[in-house]
Amino acid sequence: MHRATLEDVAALAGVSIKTVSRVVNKEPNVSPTTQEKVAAAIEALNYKPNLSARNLASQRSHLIGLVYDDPSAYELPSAGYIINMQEGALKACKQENYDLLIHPCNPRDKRLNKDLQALVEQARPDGIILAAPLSNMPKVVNLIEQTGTELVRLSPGSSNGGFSSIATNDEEISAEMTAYLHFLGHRKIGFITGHPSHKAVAKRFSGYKQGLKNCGLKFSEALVLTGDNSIGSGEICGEKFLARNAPPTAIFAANDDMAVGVMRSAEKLGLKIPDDISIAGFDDIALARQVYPALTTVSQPLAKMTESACRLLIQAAKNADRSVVQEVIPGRLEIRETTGTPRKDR
Amino acid sequence: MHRATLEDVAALAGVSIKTVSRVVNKEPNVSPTTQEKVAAAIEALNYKPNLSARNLASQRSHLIGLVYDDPSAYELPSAGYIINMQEGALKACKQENYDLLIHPCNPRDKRLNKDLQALVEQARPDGIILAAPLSNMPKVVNLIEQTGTELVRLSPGSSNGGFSSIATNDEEISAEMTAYLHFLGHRKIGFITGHPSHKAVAKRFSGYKQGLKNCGLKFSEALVLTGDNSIGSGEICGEKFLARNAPPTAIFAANDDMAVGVMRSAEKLGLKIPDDISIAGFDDIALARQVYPALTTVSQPLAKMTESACRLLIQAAKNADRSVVQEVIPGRLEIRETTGTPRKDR
DNA sequence: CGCTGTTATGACAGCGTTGTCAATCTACCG
DNA sequence: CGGTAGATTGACAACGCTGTCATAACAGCG
Repeated sequence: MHRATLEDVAALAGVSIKTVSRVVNKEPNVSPTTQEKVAAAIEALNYKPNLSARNLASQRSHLIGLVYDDPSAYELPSAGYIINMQEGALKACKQENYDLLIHPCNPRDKRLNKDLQALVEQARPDGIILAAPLSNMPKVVNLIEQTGTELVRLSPGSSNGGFSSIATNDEEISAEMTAYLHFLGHRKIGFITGHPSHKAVAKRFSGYKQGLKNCGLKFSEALVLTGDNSIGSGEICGEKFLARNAPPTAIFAANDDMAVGVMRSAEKLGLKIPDDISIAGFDDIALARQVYPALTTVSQPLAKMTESACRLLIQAAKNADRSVVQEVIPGRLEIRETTGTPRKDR
Repeated sequence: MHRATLEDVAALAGVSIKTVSRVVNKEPNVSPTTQEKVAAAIEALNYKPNLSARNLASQRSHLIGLVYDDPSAYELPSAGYIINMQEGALKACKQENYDLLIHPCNPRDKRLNKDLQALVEQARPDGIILAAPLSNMPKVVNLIEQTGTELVRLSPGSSNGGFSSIATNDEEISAEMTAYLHFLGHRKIGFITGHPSHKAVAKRFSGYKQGLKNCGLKFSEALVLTGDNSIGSGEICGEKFLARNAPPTAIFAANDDMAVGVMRSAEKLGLKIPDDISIAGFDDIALARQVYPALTTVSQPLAKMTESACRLLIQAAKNADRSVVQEVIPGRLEIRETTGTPRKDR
């Protein structure tokens, strides 16, 4: 099955291949008459440009690399995260006629360098989206920087000057969640912070403190426990909180997994959620909707973030403009069933 | 930053570009001496072949398309599924120096045709892996067939002659799960079958029946309920089963979501799992490990399946041999915490 | 030593685009 | 009406690789 080429189209339309190329690429300075002729020929032959040829000639790959922490290297991947990121990137790519290369990688593996180099030097994407927590690892960022590949970091903990980045308002939205719990009537709101390597967690913690302040509640170390982002650690912290004489009436965990852990500890103790204890998480992973009752949480606009990142990279590739952009896309409170008014008697 | 080309390497090694090309592609008939010289030059210049050029010249794209049902189009995506499939495909691609194009698509969308055509005609992957349930939709299969693109179907319900396919032994393994429940002491084993469009579900059901037979138990319609693959439907079926005077002591659901639904219904009734009721699922989605207690289920070797599919396609692209292969990769029983010996008094 | 068959190497023409630059055409100005 | 800027078009050389075919080198054999 022969595929039409520029030449075929040109012959049919009675113009040169360059003119067809102009029409295909929407370049200016083609007379309307010619445009129509060419468009008709393209339609008639069902012409589709050959990407390899285009890439070769234009010195661009029309590829965007999405690099993230390899879920299979972990015990319990947050697959939903990745799917969301892919979704946004795919959307942008599709619109811009780019293709997406997904590249899970394991930062704990010694071959990380080789692995990333293979991506950059073999596939040669026009740009790379680096997801957290990789986006906060200098060795990874530097590696890519050295290759000269365009880069956008996703939710970086610190805004390293040199690169564009897209982040969520972890801090503000955490303050909002805290305020919401206060609004429901809670006055004793516990917080479970997470693994220190996860920069976003620190922001959420500080948002919690800010939120307390805004509501006129005073912060107390006694209401803070530290987990390691896992369900198990959430369960342990939950047990500690709930075993107290006067436990908090609401617990805000820095991520959903830990919040789910708290739910388990509450279930074990026979407590009713949200009547006996309100629980909130952060991330809105798929599990948050799957547990019963459904978890109140903060949804990160991951898809929008990657979509935006993708567009940035594609624009940069097109215009060769290397402007650095810092974008913040706000999260949203997902009020579900694990939060409610506290019991009067508590 | 200039990138070394075949010409640079050839000049340094003192040979022709064709010889370098031979070394790079491991073609035969290059003297060991030359090979060494060339290898050294490649190393020295850090030469990496330009894929676009290679693809253009060789008329192959070195791309494999992984086509699956778009999770974001659903209410509740099984993200873990997709990640697993991607994992296997990526592994094979990486080894063979191919790249993977992921392509979620929505079969309920009218633009499906255009969408798939765009994939095939624009990106022109050398092969396509079609996941279930898309792999069972004639309109999708035919569409791809017409384009002449190599195709492997994943877990197809029926083995449509024309294409290679990779499947799991749904039937045998379901019989095994049934036998396991029998082995634990259960004599009254309920089954929840699912949405009829999901071909695999039918196989699991027939495996259940076969399993009963093998154990010398007789099949009874009264022990079968029909859900629609969702958690909610599992919950309803669970309630129906458990409200009976003499409920089954074990319930085997045709997928994990429904099994989780059963767990919820049991929790609502205050039943203890697995002491009061044993529950088993099928699929081993991430949720199966996240619920409490962890769900006994069947794990499908999805990653292995896509990996195998990928290799098949790449081999086909290399050798241009269009042999049709039907491969079965067995699933595995994942015995976890929701199954146990039934209470004596039941 | 000449002949043959095999192995090793290279010259060169594509592959289907894009980019550059020159050529042509058109409109409009003085 | 010549001249000029701008719009429109095309010829042609890349881009970096693979495939084909010719050629060179070399061994084995009668």
